[in-house]
Amino acid sequence: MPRRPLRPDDGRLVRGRKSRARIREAALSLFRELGFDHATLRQIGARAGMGASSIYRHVQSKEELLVDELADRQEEAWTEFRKADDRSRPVRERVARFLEVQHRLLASDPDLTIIALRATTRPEARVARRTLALQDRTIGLLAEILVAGRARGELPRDYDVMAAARALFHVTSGARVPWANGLVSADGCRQAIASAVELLFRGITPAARTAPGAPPPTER
Amino acid sequence: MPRRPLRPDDGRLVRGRKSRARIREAALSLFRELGFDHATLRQIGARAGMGASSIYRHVQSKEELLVDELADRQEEAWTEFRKADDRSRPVRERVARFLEVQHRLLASDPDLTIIALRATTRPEARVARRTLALQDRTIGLLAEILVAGRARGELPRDYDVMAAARALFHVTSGARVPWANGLVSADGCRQAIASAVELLFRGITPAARTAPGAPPPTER
DNA sequence: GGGTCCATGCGATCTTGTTCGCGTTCACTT
DNA sequence: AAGTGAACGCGAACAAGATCGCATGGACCC
Repeated sequence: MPRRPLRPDDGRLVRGRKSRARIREAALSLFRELGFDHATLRQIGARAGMGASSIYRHVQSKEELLVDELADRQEEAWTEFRKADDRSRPVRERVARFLEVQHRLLASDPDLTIIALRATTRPEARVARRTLALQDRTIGLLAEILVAGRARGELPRDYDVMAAARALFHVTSGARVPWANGLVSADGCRQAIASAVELLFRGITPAARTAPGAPPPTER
Repeated sequence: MPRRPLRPDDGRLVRGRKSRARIREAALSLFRELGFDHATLRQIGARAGMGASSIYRHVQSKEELLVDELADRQEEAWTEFRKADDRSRPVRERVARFLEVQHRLLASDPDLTIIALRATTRPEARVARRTLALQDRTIGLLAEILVAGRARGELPRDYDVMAAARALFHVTSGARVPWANGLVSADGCRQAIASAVELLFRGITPAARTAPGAPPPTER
């Protein structure tokens, strides 16, 4: 496992780094070819030129192989977002772009959604905390965007920004689950996300309202 | 596996039903004592008075044991809700009560949240579809409540009720995950749910608005 | 009463993620 | 040059969920 090195990084660690790279390459290619669940550690080990058990010198579990990759791709996606982000645009637009980037990333492979979800299902494993931290990070970025909007008065002063960010996150990832299970098309998934965000923003952006003036509550 | 019986239910099936009951009892007690992941099928089999492999005559996977239980308890919870439900009350109140019942059910055991989540992580297994169907059912009930409110004008005519129901569902279950992982207290979880619903309703109920009049967008 | 069918149960076995103990390598120390 | 110790790799072994082929028994049919 990649624990903090006990000694400074002298030349002895380069071998390990190369192995890690090979393992990762092997794992990702096999995941792509067979899917996460059908790729076995013995196959990965073989392709990486080592035994299956040796993989555990570098990784704590099979799931971590994919979660590590996800974390990296998240980072890339975020810098991609930041590069094209214009902080002077309205919140709604910025959030939409953020979620777009996020969705492109996750839509590239159902296994990413599946395994990220499954990882949060192992309370005793490190990978669960890692994955939840990753989610928190995403939520944090969303909250940042919302805070900027609130500062400019696009959102009410008393808005619970964290709750809103969490809602955006959970609603969008929730919509991806049926897709990852092959129950709805990629397009259906996209639409579900869009209408969910639209709905959330009706609450988040007060201006967009068309209040019907609350007619009398006549039952039936 | 409990597939549709090929022949009418004559006396030959009684034995099987009793076994199923014993298995279930054994499984649930062991889950409670050791937690889902630490209870082994061999233990369950032993307590139910049979070998581990025989369990598979009645159930398709270990996870299904708990998901079956969850489905049943859902049913109970819903009838409990309906009993005390007053359809003339405002949407918000009804939804709050529904979610309260739902939360009481799931808060009784972290494993319910954990396994329900994990089950949606096996696209090829029946248990995934079962669990997603269960979620859809929950969402459907929420939508029903919202539709009633919309009919009375509490919600805008053009509201996407399904999106709102989905949002409520995902936001509340999403909030339970960190709790099930032991990262936040039961109270923290409850609060997160409360503020998420509050936030959603700010969008769902137009009346509750306090529009700040959109000041000019001055950057920085 | 013999024959048939099928749900049930069993034990062996498989699969696969993971653990364990041992041996090797190699930069560093003295 | 000898010694040290952490990182690395290996093959055997383990754990536990799941599969398989075979046996049984009892309800039904003739």
